[in-house]
Amino acid sequence: MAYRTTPKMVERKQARRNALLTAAIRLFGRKGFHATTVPKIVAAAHSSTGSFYFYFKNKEDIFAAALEVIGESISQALNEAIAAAGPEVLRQMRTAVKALVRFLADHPEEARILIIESSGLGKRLETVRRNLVASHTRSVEHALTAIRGQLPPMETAVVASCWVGAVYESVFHWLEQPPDQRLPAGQLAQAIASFNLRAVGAPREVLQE
Amino acid sequence: MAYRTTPKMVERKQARRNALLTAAIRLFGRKGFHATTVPKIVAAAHSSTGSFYFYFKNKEDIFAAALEVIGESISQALNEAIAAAGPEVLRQMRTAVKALVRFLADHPEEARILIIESSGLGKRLETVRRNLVASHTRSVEHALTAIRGQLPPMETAVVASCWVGAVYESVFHWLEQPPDQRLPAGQLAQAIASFNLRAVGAPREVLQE
Amino acid sequence: MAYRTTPKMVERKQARRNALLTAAIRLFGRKGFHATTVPKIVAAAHSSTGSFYFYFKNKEDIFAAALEVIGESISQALNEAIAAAGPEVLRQMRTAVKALVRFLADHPEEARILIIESSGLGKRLETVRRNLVASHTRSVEHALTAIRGQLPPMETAVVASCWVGAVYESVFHWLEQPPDQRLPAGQLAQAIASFNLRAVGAPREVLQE
Amino acid sequence: MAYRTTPKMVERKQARRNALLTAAIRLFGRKGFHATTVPKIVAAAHSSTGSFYFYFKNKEDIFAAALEVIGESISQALNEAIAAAGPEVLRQMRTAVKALVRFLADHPEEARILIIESSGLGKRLETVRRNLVASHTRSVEHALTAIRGQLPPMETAVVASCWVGAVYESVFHWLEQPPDQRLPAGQLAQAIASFNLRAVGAPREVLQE
DNA sequence: GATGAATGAGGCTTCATTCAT
DNA sequence: CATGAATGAAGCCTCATTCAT
Repeated sequence: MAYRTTPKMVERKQARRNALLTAAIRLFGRKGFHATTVPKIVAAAHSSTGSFYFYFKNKEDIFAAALEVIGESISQALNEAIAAAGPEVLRQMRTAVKALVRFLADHPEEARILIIESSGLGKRLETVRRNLVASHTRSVEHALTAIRGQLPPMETAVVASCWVGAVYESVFHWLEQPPDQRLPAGQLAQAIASFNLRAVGAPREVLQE
Repeated sequence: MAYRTTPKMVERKQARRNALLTAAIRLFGRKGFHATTVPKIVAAAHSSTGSFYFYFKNKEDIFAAALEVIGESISQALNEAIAAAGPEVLRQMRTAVKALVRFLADHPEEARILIIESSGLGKRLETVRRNLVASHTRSVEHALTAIRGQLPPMETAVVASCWVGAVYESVFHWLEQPPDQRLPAGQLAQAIASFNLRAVGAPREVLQE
Repeated sequence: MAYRTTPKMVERKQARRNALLTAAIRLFGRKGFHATTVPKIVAAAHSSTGSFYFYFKNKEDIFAAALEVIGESISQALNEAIAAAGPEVLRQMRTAVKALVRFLADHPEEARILIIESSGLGKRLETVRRNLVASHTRSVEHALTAIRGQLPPMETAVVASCWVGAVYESVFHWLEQPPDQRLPAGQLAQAIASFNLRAVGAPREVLQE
Repeated sequence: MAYRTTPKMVERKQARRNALLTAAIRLFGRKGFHATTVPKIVAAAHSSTGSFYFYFKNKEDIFAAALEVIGESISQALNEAIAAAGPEVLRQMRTAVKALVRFLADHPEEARILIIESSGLGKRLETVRRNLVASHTRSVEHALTAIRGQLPPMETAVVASCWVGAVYESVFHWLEQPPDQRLPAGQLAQAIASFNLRAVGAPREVLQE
């Protein structure tokens, strides 16, 4: 009757929530939102329907949570990469693209959720996904604005969209191919980065790795 | 054995089928595949469940038909544009991009179906959609290969994906914005075309309209 | 404007009706009543839905017509056999059983309709089928009554049912087996006839063929 | 992790399942497989569609379950009867027939399901039903083989089918008659048993009860 | 008479969500 | 907090039947 929530309980709580979330990410990534049913998630997580609705408001909610987790993972990966890239903006951008491609290539389920499976899911989720993508787009836009002087004039908002679209679509296409016919991830990343950098008129030196 | 199929009957048949297909495209474009139900389609087309299944095998089937119609419309638009662009490949490519952007901007429902709503829908539809997008990608790839000598070396397959992705994502982003805040379609098209052409290393002259 | 119905027309009419009926019998016999759809019947008969409903009131109607055709074929086969069997009643009965078994074995589709597929089909058809079977049962009952003196006392109505049931069930069972594992039809007929004759207490001499 | 399945829950589960199954048996027996719809079953059982599909895979499944329940009831009735009949095989057979007839006469819905309504329902159900009937047939066959020496030579497999068919058809016929015109069940059973025993050439003594 | 397009009632089934234990 | 049985709305689809040509 003493403590309502001991530390151990909190831990367990998180553990169960995570188990559900992890299972959900795997299933969403493999089968998509609609083909993934709540019963399947709870089965995969060795949990129960009741628990599911204790931790998540509904199916949309866990999908949104999944998107957020993915978004955070990506942010982290990008930030680390950028931090390691030194102060030069174009170099940071190149590094960021490559980090993003690598992340998506290494986490195909997350990639599918982000790029493919979260389309056409109703306003709420579309918004969550949009924000995620938009945060990338905005980063690109910021960067471009910061070095505006070094580059030819351009419609930065549109260019930022193109930049992100180029990454997503080509990774998507790459993921759709049978693994044994894929270009090595490194080359894919390099090719995309070059495409984008050239597209914004980066000087020749930064195009090579 | 008397009356076979009179021309008038054939006409009506086509009309009915088209009514269903048109209604379906509108709904798919607005609400997506899953939120569009067969009852809603038949209601919008002033038809009946029975007729629906007389003309289409099932819901997937009409979606595939919709994608095909869209694909054909786009092909036609692109071919016309390219034909009018003269013999120079890079100029053709620029024209094609702009024609595509214009088409998508003018047909937002079709655009949504193509870009967003047809992802993550199961193998059959994914294939149809893939073929459609792939046909664009391949066209780009062909063009790039044809003028390989004039351009810096590149991973053409990846570049083609980037090219298409840049178009789709930026148009999508544009469509998501409230109409009164949108860049004029012409400028959008111009910006995307420039992005892509610069990305493949086109000489400065072709970058301007 | 002269004759409303020429003989040739009557002929054609019959021909089309027969085509439908024949196709229906084949399909009913193979797939059963419910799995046989009107579209399938008209397709198999190279006819049309409209014609179907011109010649038959509805699906039940054509099934009833099929049962009648089958009943008539069987009656004819039995009458011929009995006529050829001479005046002795028990010999007639034995002949009749064997003729029935042969007919069913030779016409498996008709047999399936009569024995299997027409069960559980609603009052109307059950009645038609029942009358058919009942007419056999009654024949048996008549015969038994006619020679009451030569046989041990028995509940003739029940015995007649048993007699018919023995035939149907064993033919049914026989039909269900793969053709290459079946007893030859002649032996089957013989075995059933013996069973029934012995069951009514027929003297030893008539048990053999 | 606290409360697992309490005994009370298991009890309720069984109760709910049984309610559905019982309602289904009644409806199947009265209206047949096709005329019995899932909504009707759940209404009769005061349950819900969801529960139905929680306990049974589909409509076929509950029909199969019904057949199994019926089969078990019959087996039990027969085994009890046989056990009480002493060691003599022919006497056991006579007892078994009478027990079966009594069971069917006492359970007309179950009888209809077994004899009539389960024919022509597709492979799966046909198999279940076949196995049920076949188990009777085989019992008869075993018995006949066991006492082969005391009986005239015969095609035991065919004879077993005849035996079962005689029972089913005559009970069916009996059930079809209005209750007030029916022979008392005891006499029916006696008549059928005599028919079958005489048919296999049983000596006169066992023919009487 | 013949044709086949059109209709719509109604069946089966799934699954997100709730709630008693 | 955990469990899983229960619910029922709603979707997809089939098919017997009608009717305009």
